[in-house]
Amino acid sequence: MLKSRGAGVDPARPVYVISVAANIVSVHPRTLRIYEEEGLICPSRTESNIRLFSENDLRRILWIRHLTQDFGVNLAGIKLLFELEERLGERILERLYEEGQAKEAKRAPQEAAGRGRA
Amino acid sequence: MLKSRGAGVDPARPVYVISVAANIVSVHPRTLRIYEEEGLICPSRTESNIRLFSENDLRRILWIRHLTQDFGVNLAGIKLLFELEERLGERILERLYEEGQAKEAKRAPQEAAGRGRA
DNA sequence: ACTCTCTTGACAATGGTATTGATAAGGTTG
DNA sequence: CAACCTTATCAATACCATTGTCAAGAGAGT
Repeated sequence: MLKSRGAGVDPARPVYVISVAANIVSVHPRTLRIYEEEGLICPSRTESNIRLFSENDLRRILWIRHLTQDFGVNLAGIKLLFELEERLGERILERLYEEGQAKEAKRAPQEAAGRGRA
Repeated sequence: MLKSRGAGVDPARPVYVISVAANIVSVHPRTLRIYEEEGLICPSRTESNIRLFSENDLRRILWIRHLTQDFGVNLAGIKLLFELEERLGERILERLYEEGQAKEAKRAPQEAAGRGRA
């Protein structure tokens, strides 16, 4: 039984291994590992140390991509933005979100089977 | 008569040519021109098209340097931060300012003669 | 057992960025 | 006149982001 992405899934639940996550968000797995090293994302780990990404993780990654690809912001800049966002409480991303929405509407996310390890 | 920097000068008044400004903030003139091209700063111009920097301009440049050198943020990131700051109304820079103060206190600004064209 | 995929660590190629420096030609200032 | 301003162009250098590869070990599924 294929588990379609997002259908009734708890967005905070870590369900995707790195290859699946990378495929969903169209980012190289190596890049995801670097994002983690740089402290931009923090996926969960299984007992055997395998990364599991949640929907929230993927959303965050798409944000990072949006900032890097569309705005040209580097990773240090994104990190600072995220830190400021936490301090200011969601205000920053709300503002960018309104702009990002218009652009995200153009490219709908693709459905992909999740390799769940629930 | 030497005009000491900042002593009773209107911080919005454009008084420094680019070589002087570059010297005060310890930034290469070429770099200042690029900052302007990238839309990060907007120094005034004389009728003969010469750039004149104000104290506010210099302050802003020091902010840019702080973000690039200490945080590693690139210019696109800084531009985005400035834009967000305008939208959110000074909240962002206030937060960074508190941190930046601690670091700025270490390196006191140097006195330099202003090449005024008042 | 076998195969595939995960992990970390390391290295590398490629294209882009930021800074500095230089040159040329023309204009401005004192 | 000399110095400095302008724009435009080119280049060197170091760094960054992404992708790709390899090695060795571990985990997961058949």
